[in-house]
Amino acid sequence: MACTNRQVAKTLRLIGQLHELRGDGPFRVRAFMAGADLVERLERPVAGMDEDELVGLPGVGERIASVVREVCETGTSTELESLQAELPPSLPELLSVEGIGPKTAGRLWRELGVTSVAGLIEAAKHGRIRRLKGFGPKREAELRRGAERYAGAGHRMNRATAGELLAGIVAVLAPGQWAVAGSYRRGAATVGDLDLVSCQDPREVNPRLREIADEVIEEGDRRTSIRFRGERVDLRFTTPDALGPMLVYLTGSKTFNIRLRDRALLAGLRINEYGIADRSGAGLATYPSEAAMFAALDLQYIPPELREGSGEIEAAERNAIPALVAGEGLRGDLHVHSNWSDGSLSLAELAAEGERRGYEYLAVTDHSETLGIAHGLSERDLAEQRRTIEAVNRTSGCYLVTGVEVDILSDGTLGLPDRALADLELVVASLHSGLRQDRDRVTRRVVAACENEHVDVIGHPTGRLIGRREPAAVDLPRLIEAAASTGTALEINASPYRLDLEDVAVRAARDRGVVLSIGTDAHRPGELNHLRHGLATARRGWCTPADVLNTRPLAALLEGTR
DNA sequence: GCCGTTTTCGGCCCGACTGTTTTCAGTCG
Repeated sequence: MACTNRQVAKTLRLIGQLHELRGDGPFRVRAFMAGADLVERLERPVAGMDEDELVGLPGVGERIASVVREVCETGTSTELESLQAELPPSLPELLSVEGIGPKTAGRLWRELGVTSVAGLIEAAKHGRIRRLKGFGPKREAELRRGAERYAGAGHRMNRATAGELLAGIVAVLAPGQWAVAGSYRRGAATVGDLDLVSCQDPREVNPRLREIADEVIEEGDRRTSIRFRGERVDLRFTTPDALGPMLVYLTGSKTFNIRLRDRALLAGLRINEYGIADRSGAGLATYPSEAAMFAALDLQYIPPELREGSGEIEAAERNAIPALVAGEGLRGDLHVHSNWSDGSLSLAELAAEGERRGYEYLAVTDHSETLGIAHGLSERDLAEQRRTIEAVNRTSGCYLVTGVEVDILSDGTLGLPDRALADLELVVASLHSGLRQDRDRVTRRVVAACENEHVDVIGHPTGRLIGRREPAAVDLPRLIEAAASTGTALEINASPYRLDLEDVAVRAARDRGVVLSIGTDAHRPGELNHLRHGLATARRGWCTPADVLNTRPLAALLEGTR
């Protein structure tokens, strides 16, 4: 049966949680959790890997490999089933409540019969929790708050929301004395909480945070956590001379930190967020910058976007971290809408925006007429738009590339005839309908689009909307093969609501020699700023300038897309 | 459960904060 890495990861995680609840050794639990993380971030589908290949993965041994094989073949695992027979099936959800770990969940179940979040709220209401030994009214209230929040939680912020949150926090911090870290700094598509490092005196900062917080979760002179506009914000305090290790630590990821510290141990060193010491913890050396810290570890600098524990440390040891594509290398935006379809800016205004941003070019890719709700353009409209663009280009410092975002219809044909596409400089083809079709059908559509000689880019290839719509079931390895063999670029849609392709797929595409095209899909001028999110995703996919279409000078771009 | 230029056994990243405690377990990042 076809089974995705995500499904396998979910099963591994569940097995890990059940072992945790059962009180099995923490290292066994960690092995399953690490296995889940690994599988989730793996470029290749585990369904296509045999036992030997699986065991070759770092952190996967015979036991986990056999569970993976079993899940791929049968959809479930005997280990999972026997654990589920032993423990209430709803018990793992308790672990998602903030403040509940395996010990607490186990006691709530055994001593109070609580097996679900709803049951927890009920028990707290009746004051039954505070009667447990070692629990008091405060703890009971904390658990109840956590449980009540759980109902509306489970979400992660998109980058736009996280950015607004960040602006709200740093408004009360001294300029130049803070830095953002965590998954936001790593450029992740979604962010669970916001992590910040501050070099300011906590005695100054804490009262200000207290003022703006919905709730102070904990407060100290090394670490403070608050809830702000419903989201968790963590701050760590340090000093400029020791900023490096704190930034490395708080930027993470967790897996990266474990791998980095593990590696240091082999060299007889111990790393923490304050610096590097010897194995006994003596002789702590501090570093003002991350670069100095990596140098001290005899590692090439690893950009934040790569710190996911997926081979970057090994690459840094070999000095094999590539020079990633950077903001200044991008010459323009390759997916923008004008007021000819559903955008807000005129062509002249778009050119002016591009010029203001120092872009060499900007691709006008309005919808095709099949997308009725977006006032899509007909063949005749496009011809007329082309003449207007040519007029604008005579005076503009930013070249408007004539283009279209043509629909890939549900039968796999395109929303405009070939002769209309042939006249345009850049054709983006995108799915907008039939996103729930089965894997084979929807994949054949995007593959057919790649095979059309006029199509240059597949736009937002999976159609996901973060937190709102699941990706279409597109078989990405097949799409990547088709893109590679036809020379079609795949888009990194830079909208923080999409970020599609996602990082892992970008890396797989790049490894196969597929070129990526970054486009904001902007409908309003402010959305042109989203290019940086697409850039971060490209960097997370290990892209160098050569892997990204937007780095090409205009002439090369037009040459390559004709 | 995984792993090995100390090891096939005996380790496994490291530290902050809270509540309910008189010294720490539990949770979290």
